[in-house]
Amino acid sequence: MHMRMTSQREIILKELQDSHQHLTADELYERVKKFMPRISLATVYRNLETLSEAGIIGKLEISGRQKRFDADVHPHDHIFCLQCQRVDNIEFDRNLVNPAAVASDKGYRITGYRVEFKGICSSCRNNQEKKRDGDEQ
Amino acid sequence: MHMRMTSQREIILKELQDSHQHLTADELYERVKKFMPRISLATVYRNLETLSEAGIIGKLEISGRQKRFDADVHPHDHIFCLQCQRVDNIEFDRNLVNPAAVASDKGYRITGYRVEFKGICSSCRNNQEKKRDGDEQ
DNA sequence: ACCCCTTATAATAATGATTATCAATTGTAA
DNA sequence: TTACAATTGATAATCATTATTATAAGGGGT
Ligand SMILES: [Mn+2]
Ligand SMILES: [Mn+2]
Ligand SMILES: [Zn+2]
Ligand SMILES: [Zn+2]
Repeated sequence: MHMRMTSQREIILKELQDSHQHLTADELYERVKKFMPRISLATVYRNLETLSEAGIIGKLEISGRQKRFDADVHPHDHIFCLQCQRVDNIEFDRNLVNPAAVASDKGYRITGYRVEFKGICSSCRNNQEKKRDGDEQ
Repeated sequence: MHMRMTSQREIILKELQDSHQHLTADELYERVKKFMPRISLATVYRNLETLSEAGIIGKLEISGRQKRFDADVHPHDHIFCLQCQRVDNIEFDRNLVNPAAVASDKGYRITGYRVEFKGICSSCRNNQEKKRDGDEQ
């Protein structure tokens, strides 16, 4: 249950927190290398796993793509852009979902759930419009 | 938009339909081999992709695990067992989620969403209980 | 039946993300 | 300071999936 806060671990955590984004392991690896040029990608993966197991960070497993990590551990949901892959938090009232109401179904004991939205982010939409305007000339 | 219904494609589709399960590509491969011993795993993957693009079957991308395929294409949600990996349909009233209500958020144009429950299925719970009873002796 | 063209197949290589291995290093506590 | 456990960096291995490619069907039109 306990865990040592190594310098690698600390920098990885701090970079994730400061980013205010949902980063992948290799994105974090690139950032952390600026401070620790000799760090290994495996160390980044290992520590992200350790941190998420300890509940210090969250691990996002979005439909068929790379894992992303989240410094914000309070229960919340996400939306991802089908075009640029970015992942953002989304305001969704989780009280609307009542696990107890579906619990009897198939005899499962439900331990959690998540709501995953997908769509096109504003910057990708802007790019599309620019492109379309250009084509019309 | 059109597509030929080859014998491989037909058997893969029929096996998925008859299974009444959410099978993975390699599970289907094992089943289809009984009828077509020379079929290639790549053919199974290729056809599942083609069929799902044509909207004839659904593709389920569950949190960080193998893709599963679904002969039932009507919009519905799923629950998976953390222990044995099985995936079942779940009764969840999708009217409770209103994409328009969260659409303004971050400027996304939302094109879809899914609700993913996780838990322990009844047979895995029974196994746990049996095991616990045994330990108490 | 034959030719042509497109699509699909089987076999296999390649890819990408993640995890495993392991010898070397570091931290901690007696 | 020694002794042990935890961690690291480097790299190999794994797993699911996709790409490649030479070969084989499918289906008109003749
Ligand atoms: Mn988040
Ligand atoms: Mn289903
Ligand atoms: Zn985007
Ligand atoms: Zn189970």
